[in-house]
Amino acid sequence: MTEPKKAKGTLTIYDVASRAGVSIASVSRVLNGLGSPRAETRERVMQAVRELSFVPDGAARALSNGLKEVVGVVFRRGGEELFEGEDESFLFIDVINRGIEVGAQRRGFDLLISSVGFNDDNVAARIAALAGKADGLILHDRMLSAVGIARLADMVPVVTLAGSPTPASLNVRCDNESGIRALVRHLVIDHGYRSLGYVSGRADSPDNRTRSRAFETEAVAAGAAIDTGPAWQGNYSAAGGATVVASLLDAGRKLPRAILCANDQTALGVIHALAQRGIRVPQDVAITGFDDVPVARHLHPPLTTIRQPMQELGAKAFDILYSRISAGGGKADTVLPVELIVRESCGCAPNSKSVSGTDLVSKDGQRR
Amino acid sequence: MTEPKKAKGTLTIYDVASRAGVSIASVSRVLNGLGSPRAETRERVMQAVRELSFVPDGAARALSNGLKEVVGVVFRRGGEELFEGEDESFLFIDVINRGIEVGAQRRGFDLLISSVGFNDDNVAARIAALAGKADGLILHDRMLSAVGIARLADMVPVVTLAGSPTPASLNVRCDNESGIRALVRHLVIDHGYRSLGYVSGRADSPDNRTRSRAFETEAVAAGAAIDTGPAWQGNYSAAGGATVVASLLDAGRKLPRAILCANDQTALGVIHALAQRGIRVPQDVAITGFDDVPVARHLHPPLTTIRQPMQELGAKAFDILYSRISAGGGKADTVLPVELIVRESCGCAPNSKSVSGTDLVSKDGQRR
DNA sequence: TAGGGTCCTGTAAGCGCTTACCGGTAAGCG
DNA sequence: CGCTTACCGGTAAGCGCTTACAGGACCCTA
Repeated sequence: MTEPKKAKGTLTIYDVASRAGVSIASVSRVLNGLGSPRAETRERVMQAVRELSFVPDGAARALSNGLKEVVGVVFRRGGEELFEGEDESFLFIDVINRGIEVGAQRRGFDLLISSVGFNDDNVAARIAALAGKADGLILHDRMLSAVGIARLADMVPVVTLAGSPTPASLNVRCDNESGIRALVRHLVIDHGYRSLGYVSGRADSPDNRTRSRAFETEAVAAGAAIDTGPAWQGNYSAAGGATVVASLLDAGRKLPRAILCANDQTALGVIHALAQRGIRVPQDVAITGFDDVPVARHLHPPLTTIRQPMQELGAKAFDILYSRISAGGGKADTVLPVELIVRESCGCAPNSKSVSGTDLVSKDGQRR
Repeated sequence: MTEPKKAKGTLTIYDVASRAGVSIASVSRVLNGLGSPRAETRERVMQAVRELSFVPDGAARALSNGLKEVVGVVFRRGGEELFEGEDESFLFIDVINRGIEVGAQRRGFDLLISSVGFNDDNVAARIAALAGKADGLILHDRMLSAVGIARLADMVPVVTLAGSPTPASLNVRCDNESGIRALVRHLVIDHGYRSLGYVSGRADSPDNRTRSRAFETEAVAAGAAIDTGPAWQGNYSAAGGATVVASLLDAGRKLPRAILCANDQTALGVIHALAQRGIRVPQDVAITGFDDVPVARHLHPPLTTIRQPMQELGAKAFDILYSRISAGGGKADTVLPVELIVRESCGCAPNSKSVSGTDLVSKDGQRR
């Protein structure tokens, strides 16, 4: 209708300027709302922009003002053998990413995502390449060794999720300790169980180490007997949880009265394995999870677990990264409160809506 | 240990060059594997790069050679009222994105993602901003009107998913027609059901329109009676499916012998609603889904459905976008084959592994 | 009416990288 | 031994945008 459409030679700010009969500086100012252009100038520029469908080039902009408005997010994608329902873990990561995005959009940033397979070799190189395209990086759990992170962190701002801060990188995590503590107290004090077990997660996960340690400390403090050892090593998966139960039982070991699982998926596998052996939950053995994934409430019995504010975790991670990017500051280690969600797998009655206040350690103890 | 670390003044190719004692052009060549630098030159550059932990700036690179190596991906995030399990839809999108990423990584591209809420207002502006940061865009279903897409498409290469091509944009979708056809034939010919119904998806979804039309055409061709009308309007959600069944029943209508659902989630709601009324699946009414989401096989009864190659869809979308970006070509409308997955909700026996070949229309008919 | 402010707007200098182009050196050949 | 050819490597010109700086127009005051 109008022009025969530019010969694909990329529309630039010069095209807009000449069409509007002003200089490129004016176009730039109008587009960025700087200075105080005359109403007429602004109008002419806007009109030219509209007519041309002009969108400023992000790369040029980034180069010019040293800000790409992009954060890189790196995570591991499942891979290997997918136990049924293992795909849940996608969701977990996805929810966090959604949170990051929410934070990012508030500042006009976008997410540049890159997943890494478990057996990809050039991980460090891939991450470095991503770093070049972003203002900062957010790394999900278990992406890089501590030295890897440290090295990365001095080329670009880095925030890790559920890890631990290094001299140069920041970290955001949930309050695992309080969560485990609330769980143990609920089981020992409220229910009176005297023996506990903990099906652990991947040995190389900081989250797991913290949970495991908190379990031992708190159980002992509460006066409960604990069952531990290599037989209790799971790997955050349902298959891992099932295996632990099976091998424990096959070895003729007596199960403790209550079993805490490193996460909900593990609990799912444990409950499944228990059901196969005819062991009732919670009548014979009480089970608890960690995470409160969406399906947790639909299990049989509904799972008592710890809810982590995952979306908030993501948003917080962005905020911290952002402050590091813009001001250079940023809190080194941020801990978010968790919440005890009591359902039935611990032995509570179906509709016991509330639970004695003292148990909601994290909820009441860390309200901001 | 080594240097006191540059004063944060961004490391550039000049720093590398001077440290290696060569020119910036040489550094660039080494880094990009162009020309044929002397072994010694290459080595010195690499060493300097290593010592400095240098990563070239993506923006500068993009600006210089006109390629950002970034594709923008836009999708709607749930929002509103989340029916239980509705979060599944995350997964759906996520799997496609994973596919896009796989394709992208082969070319050294990364994904710049941006989700849009259902009630965000400035959608077009947000997408335009994203366009400025990417070489091309992939839009998930129902992101923009046809004119919106057309307008966008003449600023940047655009590929839509499950939509329809416009003069300027490309599209990739699954073979809905064949899927519905296989389903209808299986129900009518193999099972002998004479009356069918179709719980539709969102009215504004091209996928849904195609499925709906294919349903009517094929059912009539197979000689079955079909039940249609506004009462059958679902919206791709479990809640929608449940509502359709409930209102149909409340109105005293007799249900057809078999009901096809616009997607698996809808089927989930339908089965749920049916169970509440004491109607048995598949004995009283046979149900089928579409998509084959992971939980489909775990429903009661396991859901007969159509599997869409979602990851492949994503990968294909990237490939097409890439060819448009690099060569300007690209197939306008790409159709991927689907596969009939027979389980029990259609009335088949639990372990009937295989099904007569002629039903797997898409599988056998479109093998590449 | 001239001097001094105020506002706007235009000119031009980069941001960090790629690459065309050209000069210098070494190797090949007669 | 001198000239051609090949091969490397350096210089410099942008890529599209932001922004410091300076110039012009206009208004106010004396």
